[in-house]
Amino acid sequence: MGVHGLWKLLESTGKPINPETLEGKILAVDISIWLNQAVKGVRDREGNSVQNAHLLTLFNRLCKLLFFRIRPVFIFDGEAPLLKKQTLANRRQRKEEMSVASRQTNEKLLKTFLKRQAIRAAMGGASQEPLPSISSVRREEVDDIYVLPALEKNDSSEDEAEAEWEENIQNQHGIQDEIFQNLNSMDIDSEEFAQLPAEMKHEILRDMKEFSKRRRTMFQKPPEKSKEFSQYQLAGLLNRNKLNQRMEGVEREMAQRGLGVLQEENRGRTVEARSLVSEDTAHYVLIKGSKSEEKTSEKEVTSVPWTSCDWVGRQKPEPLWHPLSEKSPEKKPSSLSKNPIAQDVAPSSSLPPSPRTLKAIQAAMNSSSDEESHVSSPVAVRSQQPNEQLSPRTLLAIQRALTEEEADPCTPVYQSSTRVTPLQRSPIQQLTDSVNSSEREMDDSTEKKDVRSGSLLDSKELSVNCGNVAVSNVGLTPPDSESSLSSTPQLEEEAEKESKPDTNPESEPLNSPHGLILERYESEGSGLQLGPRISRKMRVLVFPTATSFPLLQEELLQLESTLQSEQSTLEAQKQQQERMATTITGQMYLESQELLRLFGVPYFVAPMEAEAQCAVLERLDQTHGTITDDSDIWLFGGRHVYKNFFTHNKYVELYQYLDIQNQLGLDQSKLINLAYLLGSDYTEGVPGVGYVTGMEILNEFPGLGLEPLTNFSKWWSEAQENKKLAPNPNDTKVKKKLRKILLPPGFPNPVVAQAYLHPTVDDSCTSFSWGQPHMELIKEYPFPFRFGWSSRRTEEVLQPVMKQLNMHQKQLRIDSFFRLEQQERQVIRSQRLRRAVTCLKRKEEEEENSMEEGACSPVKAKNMKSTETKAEGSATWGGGFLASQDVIPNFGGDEERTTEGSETLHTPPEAKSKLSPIKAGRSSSSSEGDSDTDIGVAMVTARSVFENKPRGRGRRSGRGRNPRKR
DNA sequence: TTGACTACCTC
DNA sequence: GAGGTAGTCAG
Repeated sequence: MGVHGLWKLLESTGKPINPETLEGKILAVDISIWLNQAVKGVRDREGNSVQNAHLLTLFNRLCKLLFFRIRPVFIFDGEAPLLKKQTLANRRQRKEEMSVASRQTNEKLLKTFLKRQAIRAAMGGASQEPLPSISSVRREEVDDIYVLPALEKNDSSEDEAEAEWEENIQNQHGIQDEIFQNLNSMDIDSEEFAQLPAEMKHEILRDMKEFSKRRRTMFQKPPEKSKEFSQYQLAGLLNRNKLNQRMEGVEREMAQRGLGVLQEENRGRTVEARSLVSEDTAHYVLIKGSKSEEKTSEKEVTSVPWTSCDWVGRQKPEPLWHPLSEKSPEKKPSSLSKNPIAQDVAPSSSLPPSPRTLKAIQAAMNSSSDEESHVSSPVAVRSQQPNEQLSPRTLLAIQRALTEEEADPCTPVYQSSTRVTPLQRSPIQQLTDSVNSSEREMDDSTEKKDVRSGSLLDSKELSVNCGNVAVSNVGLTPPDSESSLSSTPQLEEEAEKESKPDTNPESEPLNSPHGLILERYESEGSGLQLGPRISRKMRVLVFPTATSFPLLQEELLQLESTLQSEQSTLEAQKQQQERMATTITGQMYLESQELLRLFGVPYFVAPMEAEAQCAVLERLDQTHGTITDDSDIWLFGGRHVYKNFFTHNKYVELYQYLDIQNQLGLDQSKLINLAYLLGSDYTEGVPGVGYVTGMEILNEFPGLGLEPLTNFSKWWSEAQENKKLAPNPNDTKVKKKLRKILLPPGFPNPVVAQAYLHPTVDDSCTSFSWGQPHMELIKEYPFPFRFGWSSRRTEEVLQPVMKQLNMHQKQLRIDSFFRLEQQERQVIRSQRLRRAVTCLKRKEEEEENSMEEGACSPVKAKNMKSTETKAEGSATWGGGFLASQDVIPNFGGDEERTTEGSETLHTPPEAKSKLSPIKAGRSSSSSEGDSDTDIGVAMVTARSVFENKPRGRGRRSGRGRNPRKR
């Protein structure tokens, strides 16, 4: 993978070249890197591995190299160094960990989404808050759904408020049932109702809506027949719609008046009220007495959903749903006693708040104001004393009082709404039950059978408990709801069973004729777990029929889409795993080497890193450079690197060490230092440091070898220790920033630099020789067969190659040359980078000058001999490494002399002669002294040898900006 | 694997 | 808003 972002940093030093100018050059080719790519990357349209992809890739690339009359030496990787193995293993592990974390987050996200969906449906339209899309719930905590927006701060004269609170709690139970009964008998079309305050009307409507939901599941057994069930659902929906419409009207009324002060007429005082938190069965509102009107009770915390009114004698509304065979049941509405401060209106229970609610209350009371909460509750009004706040003591007292009131934990708080035993049922329900049971007897519905035969929902799964009731209440359970009405002991038993580790294989979303089971999950610590001691799993069965759940359909689609994308992800993952499982086997190596022999091309198996071997071959004058895209080559001491040679749609680029040094002020030691900072195969890098910051660090901490990093590390450690103290005013901007990053322990590990400076390589001088490709062998056996090509096709591909090879001298076409503006040196676009580079170079020059003043520059002396052995390199490492042989500013001639002086490495003279017209036109400011380099400025419309189509536009020419332009 | 794109962070 | 880093995604 090379050094992260290093190519980006070196970008400005690269020069596009005409590959024709590489004729005759001996170039090392790191085969391993793209052999791996061939195996892991080459896929057919279905994404499957292409057989013998490595040979096909090698064949094509060999032909390209030979077409340009390059003399390649293929270098194979040997064993990976331990350091590399460790680093890659660490990186892989981290990636896997992140992947696991990501999956868990996704899972959680989906669960949260489903829970919210269920809860919203359970509340009917009562919840005005729109359900967020599944993508938008990403960062929301599950618990958030129970916490209303924060309130303005409130203070309290605790005692009175607490006393009243306790009183209210005590009253709660007694009034509960009456409210419960009377909600159903409210006539919202009556004159009396219309005369109620808007806030009250709103609250009543909201509770009616919720109650209508509850009642349906509590007291009305849903019909067995699918047709009736649809009607049942539809009736509920229509009723909710009606209530919604009325609520909207009331909301408009409230909005017009502006939410001011809630008049509690029955007590004749003005209070300020604010919604705190809502549960399924309770809404908590903070009521504050007005100072002006009631001095003795300035603040009260109480539960006031609405103020009672006289409903006696109201015309009984129509039931929400009539089974086809049922007439409206008669039921006498009981009177509702007036209650000064109305109790929690939870229609189904006299519920003390759950710990979660208490927490929410506390959080709301402690937190700062939030305007949204004022809008959402009909009794919420703007606080006139925003800085007041309930003391923790008060809250504790409230909590204590509520806890004492709490029911037997074995009797879950939602019992009355979820598991009503026949004896507990209302007359209405017992009528309904008989009807439904008779229907069950008559009509053993096929739908019911389907559900059961599909094993989608058994009674256990349907026995939703406590918090899970929200799901069953919204009608997500199938018509068979008998099991959901099972008795408490049974449920306790089931709770025990279900708390055991899940071995049920039916965890995946399943389709059923009735609907879709979307997810099963445990409610442990989740939003649905409202009551204590409840840890449950559940399933959500959704009926995707338009009539039943028009509101859910869109969300279903969204979920379906989510599941689909998840499936795609899994498939991609599978393919990825397959790719990873495909390694470059020894067989592939042998086959590749066989093909190379047939082409008459030499190869070399490195003891370890191919890149290191390529670098040393060049330094031993065995090659002219290296064809590679791996930036590691620079760390090993590469000098001439040809990038993008095998990349389509890109110009081949020549990068020279001398340019990097001259233009960026980077020698090998600094490049290695950058690897420490940016991360490479041998080291993880420093998080938050990219190539720009990396250069700034090198600029900030000058020195030789590892000195910059050791100094940096030392400074950083001191800076961390003195963090508490005042920051150093002399710190540069860069240093201020660097204080905030986190250096890994033991940074910098000197082993890394050693590994780059002294890699295991074969530096024995070996001469390479090239032979003519064995055309007949290549055509006939065995490669064409393996490619699935005909021998004719092979011949077609090979023909231009052979033609080129047989030419005594390649004649470049005149139109091969055209001058591109891109050839001019690229400017460094980043201001910060420009600044860092300028300073770095200046410092280097100063350093050089000071060294020049000495008797003899050791660096220069060293550079005079460019073929020194690695032993000398190691000697330089002691107090910092000076691995560069080309450090001197006057770099122009040394390296080239060495190359030209070699008899074995012949650079065709024609290559130079062709350059002259272009070279004459070039700016003399060009620092390149390498005549071969200058050839590179000439560009051809480099056509792939083996493709008829012209090379596509380069990324530079195809975009608006042209980085090659000055 | 790479590069384009983008989100997020800092200044 | 610019610039930088890091993550994602498609070719």
